[in-house]
Amino acid sequence: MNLKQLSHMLALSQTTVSRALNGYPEVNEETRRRVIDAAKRHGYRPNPSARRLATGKTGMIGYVLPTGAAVDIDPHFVEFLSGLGDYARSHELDLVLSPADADDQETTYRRIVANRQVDAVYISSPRPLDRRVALVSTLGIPFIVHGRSEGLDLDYPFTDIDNEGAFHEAARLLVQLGHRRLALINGDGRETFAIHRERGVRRALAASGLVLDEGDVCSLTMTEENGYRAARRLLEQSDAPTAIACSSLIMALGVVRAVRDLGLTIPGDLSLIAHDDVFPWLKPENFSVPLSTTRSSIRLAGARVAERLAARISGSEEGARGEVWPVDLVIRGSVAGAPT
Amino acid sequence: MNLKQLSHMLALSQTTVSRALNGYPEVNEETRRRVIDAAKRHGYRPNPSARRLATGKTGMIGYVLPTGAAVDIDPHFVEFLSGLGDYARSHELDLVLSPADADDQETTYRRIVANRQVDAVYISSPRPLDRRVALVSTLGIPFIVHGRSEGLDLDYPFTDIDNEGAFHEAARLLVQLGHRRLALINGDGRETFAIHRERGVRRALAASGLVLDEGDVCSLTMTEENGYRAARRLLEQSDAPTAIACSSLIMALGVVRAVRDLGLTIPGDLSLIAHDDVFPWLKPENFSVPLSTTRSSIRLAGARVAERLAARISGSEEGARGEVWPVDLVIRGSVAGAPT
DNA sequence: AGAGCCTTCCAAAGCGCTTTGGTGTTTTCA
DNA sequence: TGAAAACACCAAAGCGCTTTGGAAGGCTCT
Repeated sequence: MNLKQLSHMLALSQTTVSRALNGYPEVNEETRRRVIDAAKRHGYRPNPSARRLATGKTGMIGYVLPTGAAVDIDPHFVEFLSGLGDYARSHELDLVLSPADADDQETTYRRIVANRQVDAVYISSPRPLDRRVALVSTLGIPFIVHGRSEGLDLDYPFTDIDNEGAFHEAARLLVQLGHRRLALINGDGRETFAIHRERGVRRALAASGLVLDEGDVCSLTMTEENGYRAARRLLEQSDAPTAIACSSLIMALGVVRAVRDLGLTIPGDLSLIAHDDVFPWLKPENFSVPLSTTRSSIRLAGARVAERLAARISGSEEGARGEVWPVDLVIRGSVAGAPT
Repeated sequence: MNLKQLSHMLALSQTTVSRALNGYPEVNEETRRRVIDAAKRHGYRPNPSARRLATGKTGMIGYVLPTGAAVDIDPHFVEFLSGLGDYARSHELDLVLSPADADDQETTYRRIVANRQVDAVYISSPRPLDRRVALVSTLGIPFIVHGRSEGLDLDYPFTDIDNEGAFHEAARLLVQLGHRRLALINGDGRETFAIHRERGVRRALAASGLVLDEGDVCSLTMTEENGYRAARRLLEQSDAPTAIACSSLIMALGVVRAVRDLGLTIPGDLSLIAHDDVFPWLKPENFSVPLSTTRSSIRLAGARVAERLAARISGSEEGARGEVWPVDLVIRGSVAGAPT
């Protein structure tokens, strides 16, 4: 059932039917009702390929997915996706993932906008001076950055959490508890979120005249194994840190294992706070010693990003407004006063 | 730069240019070269929207993503996606995720095929008598099932691993080691993979005249917490099982925690084997007691599914061939003879 | 009553590609 | 040497929608 058939059936022109369906004003309300009714009865759905050829609108949002044998998509993505999908569903949007060589995403971005494959894109895991942000910005497609870049001389719309604030709070708490030597087990140091977290810790220490030793910050991809290795290295020092801030629950698993392997205890020998993106399958309160966390649902962020993308597509949002969400500090059993 | 301009520039008809570019035979090789060369020089890329309106081909593969506030996309998905994306990238395919109400995926399937939004789809986490398989089959779009359904009276193409064989082997080993009472901490019991695994365990036990007690199999979504709860329930019995087969590493984390909480040890009091889908961020050899596993890379499965989808789109594969991959049993420290 | 203005509809021209159904020229082969 | 076959190309018709540029009819207003 296409427009031609439907309009013939109604003894109306395609123009009128199209307009009636798309809510244009120049059509009698009575007629519109007839049309809408008939469309529904016959299950008419405009062919998206045709519509998109005519309008350029696709009803899809895009994401360039870095791939490669050596590239691991991290599990956060799936939670983000849950939120995004949730919103997208209720607004009839689809999401297209365009796999790209991790080292050459630019080609793919150019392709998807040149080809008008999507109405908007989002960018995740941004880094300082991220070229994707500048690129997408000049390409002129609506976009939202999940996270923030830095050092760019253009404004852009983003949704981020207050990573610096979160880790500042966490570190400040640890300092208040008497810890003098902290360590940070961070995510990939090239990404902005990691930089912000480190900055937060440093600022909190500085406020008490302390510093974060260069050797006490580890920037690694977030795997259990990396958490373990980092923690072992830190804790085997003669003058080991008494508290660790950790960028993910997965790494925290490794930290806990290292602590145990070394015959130490949490929080007796080590206080631990980790960032929790809120996974349904791994919860901080279920660690053998319940884990204190800085918590922010990455799923909600996904939904928010979708919402903003939809708004930008429809034109109801524009400009470069960035939003920064506060992060909750949740205290559980894994922190205590510094050992004496 | 569109076809019209390009052909005008070359003083050829659109027909000829289009054919030259698409490799049709009825064009002089000399001319073809000229055309291809000019196209490259001017960066001509056929507009996909137009092409797809004309041909119906989209260059995209589809996946209906179940969503909803109560629905968690599981982390396996992201690994599968890595493999799929990897293959898709090298073949210029994009992936479109169509979010759907988890309880009504049918509407979405119908939509994406009626709208010709994708050239093929894949189905994951199938259940016995899975309606999606029958639906997609009658809708007549190329598809591959990742996993298997059961009880359907139609044949369909799938790629699955030998879940039954894997758990049969695992259980057989445990029995050989003298364990008489096994338990199974399984995934969602409505999914075929879980059924197959249970079947594998039962078969191994039966071979030695043993049975898997109804109370000793837990079918739950794969979270750390569920692993913990199940293990506690099992191990707190007076006549507790001495070995557990577990459907995922994530659940195994919970099992290990429960064992520790109860003051037991692995493998002294309990032997444990889990299934490992091969996550980069959580490895069985890094468990405090290295975990024996049945191993099969879900990432490779993703690549394989993409490959088969591409083959079906191009017509080089047809029919209902199902393939079942063998699973490796990897022995590590978490198994030992039954306690006496 | 006639000019002017809404209201409501339509025919036709795109959007940019593929494909059908040719045509004119050249080659092949009895 | 003439007919058939092969070659190389083209004009135009879709694909199914949106949108432009009217046009017919009914109203208002002087």
